[in-house]
Amino acid sequence: MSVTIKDVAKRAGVSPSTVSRVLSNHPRISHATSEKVRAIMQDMGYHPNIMAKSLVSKTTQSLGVILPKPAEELFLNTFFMELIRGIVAQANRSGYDVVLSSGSSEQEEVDAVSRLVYGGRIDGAILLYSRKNDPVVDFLSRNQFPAVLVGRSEQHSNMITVDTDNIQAAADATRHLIQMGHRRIGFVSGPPELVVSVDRMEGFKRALQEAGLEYRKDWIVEGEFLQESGYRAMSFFMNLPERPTALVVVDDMVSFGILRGLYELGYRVPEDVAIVSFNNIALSELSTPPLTSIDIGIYHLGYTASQALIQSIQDKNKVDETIHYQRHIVPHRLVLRESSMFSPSAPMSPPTL
Amino acid sequence: MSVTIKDVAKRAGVSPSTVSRVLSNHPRISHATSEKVRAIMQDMGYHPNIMAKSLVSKTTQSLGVILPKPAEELFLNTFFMELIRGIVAQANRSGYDVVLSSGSSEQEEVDAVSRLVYGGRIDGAILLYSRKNDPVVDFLSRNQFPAVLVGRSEQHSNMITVDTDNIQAAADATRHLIQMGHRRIGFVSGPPELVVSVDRMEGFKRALQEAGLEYRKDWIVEGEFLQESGYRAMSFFMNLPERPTALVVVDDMVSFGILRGLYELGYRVPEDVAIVSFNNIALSELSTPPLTSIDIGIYHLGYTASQALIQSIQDKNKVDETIHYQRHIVPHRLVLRESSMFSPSAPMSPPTL
DNA sequence: CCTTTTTGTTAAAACGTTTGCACAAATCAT
DNA sequence: ATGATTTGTGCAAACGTTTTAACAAAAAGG
Repeated sequence: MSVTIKDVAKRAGVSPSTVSRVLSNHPRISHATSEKVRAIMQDMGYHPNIMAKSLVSKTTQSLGVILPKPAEELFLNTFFMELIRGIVAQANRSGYDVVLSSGSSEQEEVDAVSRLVYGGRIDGAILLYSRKNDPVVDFLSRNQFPAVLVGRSEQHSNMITVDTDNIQAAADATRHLIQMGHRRIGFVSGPPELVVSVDRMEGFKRALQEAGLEYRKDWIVEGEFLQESGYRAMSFFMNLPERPTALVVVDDMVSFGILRGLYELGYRVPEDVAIVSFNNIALSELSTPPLTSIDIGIYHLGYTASQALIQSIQDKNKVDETIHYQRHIVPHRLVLRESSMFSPSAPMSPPTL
Repeated sequence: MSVTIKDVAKRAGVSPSTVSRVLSNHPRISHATSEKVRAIMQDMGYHPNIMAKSLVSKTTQSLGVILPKPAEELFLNTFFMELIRGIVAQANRSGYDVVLSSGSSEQEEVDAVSRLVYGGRIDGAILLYSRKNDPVVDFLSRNQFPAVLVGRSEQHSNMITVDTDNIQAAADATRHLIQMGHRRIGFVSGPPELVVSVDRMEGFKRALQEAGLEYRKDWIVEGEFLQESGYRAMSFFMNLPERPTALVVVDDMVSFGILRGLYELGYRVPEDVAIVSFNNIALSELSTPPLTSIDIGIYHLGYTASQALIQSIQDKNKVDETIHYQRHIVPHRLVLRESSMFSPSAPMSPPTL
């Protein structure tokens, strides 16, 4: 059907091996033949058959990405899409394709991955999430298959990881509020079993201590990464006899819930309560008021994951001894918007101009 | 390295062909050998090599999905993610993998696709969008490569297409408002060069005429699929001497802009203006007030696209004569929420209980 | 000028499957 | 029983590459 390396060879009056070498820029090929063969390839519309190539080279030039199943939530959807775009962009740039896979149960997921891995369809894998005790992570780790985890997992310390420095990020967010003059700051956290929640809380704590402020356990609220959790947290804080003047919130969606609740109760943001949150999703600049948020560079996370994985694949082919365990940190940045643009008059000192 | 069909054959004391036939459930294989071979495969941990299989069968069991590049906008991101999930779910169920590709320029996109197609990495392709004169569509069509377009394109009528019946959907939305008692209804459209805008406008028009209401050109506003367009449209309508009591809006994001504008000017929704819009993104139920919106079943669109493509691939392998041109319509449904839950008192007749 | 090295090319094996053809054994008609 | 069919299995070619080893020709070294 389609034109093969042999067809080109015949037409050019050389052997198939020569054509193959032209393709791979073999040093010992004469300029003359190279040119000639290339011309003929062009002319005949030759395209190398990827399968044949993979078969012999035992490398597929493609990465597997394991899709998490639920992802019903808006934030997750945009998060994953952004991530995938980053992954694909970098992969393609390096000549890799990206194969998507998913399963509707954990078992199905493992089956799918093992088919990809054992069947030799992918050279490495990227996991977009990590549950506490993920059988897929387990499987990949057991097989010493090149893989990178986006977001930290404590499960297997011998895996390559791409992540945000959440402690640092939370500290940055908190410092910003302190700098604005806030002294009474609360924290709205996510599920305590997620590393991201724990880390962000830790960063919050550190920034407070570093500024000599009291870290009050009763100003910490835990919840989900959902609007409703924000709403509840807001009620909690507003019913306190002594209220914080600012909140650090673990996620933008949660902040939206807070914003809404405050609005309903007639409070103003940032005058009554200032807010800083995380993830800087596209919507954050559209809320009322726009949210100050830590941009964690989702696209960049994906991009870095791809890069690290490809690196690891190529290293593995070379030196088999040094298994590169790495932890990549993608830089974040604080994006200032209206929700934190207010300085409360500190009780002791007059407001500065 | 890994265990091949030959290893299994040797261990089982049969020929490789027999093992292969066991794998493919060949009818002429005895139950006894089948059992024995299967046991050994299990025991040795055999997994078929996909590349080798593809090479000889000339089929890769994978679909290509071409990612649009920009997709910066929130809605697009969630839209595409949903779509992709649908595509992958159905593909995996049918034993297909999904290969993602993208390019940062049109030329790169075509290159990437042609590599996938000519290199024999994919059996079919799904296009998630369609620009006016898309070179990728062109390429696929020229090569008679199995492909499906999500969303209509008039460019090549010989392509398989998966779409919403936007005319019908818009008519449904409009009828709902009419049924609620509205007689003065405006329409906020998208870019006139997009088929989706045109179709929804057509549906709107038909529903009006069918109800004997006047179709007023001066109550149509065109814009982008962005919040800002909604805001502008709102200003326009609110400054009219004679104002509509309800609006049909081409997209949820646009509705958000309208909602915001109305709120700023002190109008109430749905009491002053009722709103019905399209796409029912996750956020629609979270806005103030929640939006009545046409759910177009994005996941389902992806799901259907996969299905149609796989069908077409398999048909192509069988009967080469009948090129199945198809147009698949995915059902939509009106999701009722607060933004349309108000009946204006009609000027002539008293409100009914 | 003869040996050694370098340069350019090729033949053939290998990668792990599938499948058409052949063929023996078993089963079926008559 | 004997020919016709069916059933179960194996041989070998094919899929389109890459790559090792071999080798002739050309260039270099003395």
